[in-house]
Amino acid sequence: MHEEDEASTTSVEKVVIIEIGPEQAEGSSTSESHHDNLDNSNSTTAESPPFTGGNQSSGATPSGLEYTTAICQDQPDTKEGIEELCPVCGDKVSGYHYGLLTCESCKGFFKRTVQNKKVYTCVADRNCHIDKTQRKRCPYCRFQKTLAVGMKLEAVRADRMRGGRNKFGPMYKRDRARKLQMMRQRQLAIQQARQQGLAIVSDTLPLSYSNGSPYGQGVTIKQEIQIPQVSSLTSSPDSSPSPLATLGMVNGSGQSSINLADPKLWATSSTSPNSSSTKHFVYDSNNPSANNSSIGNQHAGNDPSQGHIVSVDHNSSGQNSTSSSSVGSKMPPLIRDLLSSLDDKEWQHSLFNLLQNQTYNQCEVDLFELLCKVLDQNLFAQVDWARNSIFFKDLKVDDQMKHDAPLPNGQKFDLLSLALLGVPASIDRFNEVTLKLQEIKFDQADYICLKFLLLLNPDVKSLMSRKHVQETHDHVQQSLLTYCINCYPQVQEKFTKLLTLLPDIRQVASRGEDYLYFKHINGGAPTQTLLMEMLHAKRK
DNA sequence: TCTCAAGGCCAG
DNA sequence: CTGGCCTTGAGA
Ligand SMILES: [Zn+2]
Ligand SMILES: [Zn+2]
Repeated sequence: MHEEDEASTTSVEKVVIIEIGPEQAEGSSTSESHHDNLDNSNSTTAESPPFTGGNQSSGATPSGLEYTTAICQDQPDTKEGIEELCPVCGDKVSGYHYGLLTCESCKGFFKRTVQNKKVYTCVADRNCHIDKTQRKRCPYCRFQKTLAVGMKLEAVRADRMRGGRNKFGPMYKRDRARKLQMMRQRQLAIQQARQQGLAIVSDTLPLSYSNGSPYGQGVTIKQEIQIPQVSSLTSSPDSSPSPLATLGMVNGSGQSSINLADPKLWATSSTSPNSSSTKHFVYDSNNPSANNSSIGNQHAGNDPSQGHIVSVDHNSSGQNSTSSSSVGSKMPPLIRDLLSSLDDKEWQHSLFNLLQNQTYNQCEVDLFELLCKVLDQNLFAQVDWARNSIFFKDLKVDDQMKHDAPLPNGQKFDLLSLALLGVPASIDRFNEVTLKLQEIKFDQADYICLKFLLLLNPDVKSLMSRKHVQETHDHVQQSLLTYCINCYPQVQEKFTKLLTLLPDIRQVASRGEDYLYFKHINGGAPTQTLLMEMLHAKRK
């Protein structure tokens, strides 16, 4: 008997790895010990765990040893975000147990429950708060929480064999390494920041990949029975990750460019005290050190010296701040309107929030699965946005970013791969486009126009009001032309070059769609999401 | 050999 | 039932 989900995840990895290197997925094969297989059928409904990542660090535990890891949790200069608390009850962690760091009691509780197929009932509303002092009050909710935080049923051995190591061993090891590295990096960053307050170039080591289970944010988990059949949502076999995949993708993009990974910037999104004020976020490429000050310009006039790939950037734009003076006035009214409808900041913000709460407390999550979730959410946002701005028709998952986004659990989410919709092979084309965009001083106005031009694609089949689409499309295009001529007379053929890029962009998008669709068909991608629904719709 | 997570024990 | 402490034993 082997995990049924193993198959799916395995295939997932294989695809991702494609043309990146050898590497075989397959992991398990721990000699004896057949774990898993838990039949049982208890029909007890479980609700979505509203457990908020309620696990603040704080306690300064001297004696501390092994499990003292810093998790980038606010407070820039606190002693150290210690993460030695059991994610279930907050008690002291005693080691890795069934998939993650937990306390001794929760380990025992989980074991007993699974081994004996216990079925509990909650006398309240199934959302009892679990903490060290109340954990024994409601075993039902406690067990739900152990599942919610990611404790793995498969780690409980059906044959009760003692000792030895199971397939999670390597994962624990990687997780440990990551945590260590994060801690080191963080301290280093803090130190340097104190001394110099300048350039923080940290070294980045390869990180790995794959599997895990989500948690938080409603959804996921919530099963119908108390001891679900593993698999599907909770999934998480192991499979040998190997940093190759990610490395390949990241490095493949070449030019190293920046290697942000600097937790400092990212550090806290929502909670950070001073935070670089305002919305804004990580990708700042040019200015690693300070976050405020120069964010705005820097870019407008002369070009950036290095890395800084990517496109769109919020900095640019001929409208606000930056170069408003000269450009702003000459901007066609339509473009001005369109620009004001941009909601990039918002969706980016929620995108990062999603990344955060999907990985908080997790050892490792399936990055592809995460990719799909993010895409789905973004798609949702885009649809919403489109709906609220001018009328629209076909839409596309677009927009892109750069760098890796460090996740709370230390893994990295490659934003570039997000832009590529998961297709590593699109990287060249992507870089090409990016380069060209830079050359012609792509700004926010261009961006919004292209976005609309892509959305208002009159070539879409079965358009009901093709005429209207066409007109609007032309209108936007005309405005863009005017804008280019007025504001960028120095850039040769800017308008034409912009239009020339459309097909390339479409191609990357389309390749991504195919890829996702393919994986979806093969069961390698989450189903029942807006994303997949739309991919299906397009095929009809 | 040493590790350290998984199972076992058993007073409370 | 709980949960602290003990015993195992495959991997490194
Ligand atoms: Zn606990
Ligand atoms: Zn309860």
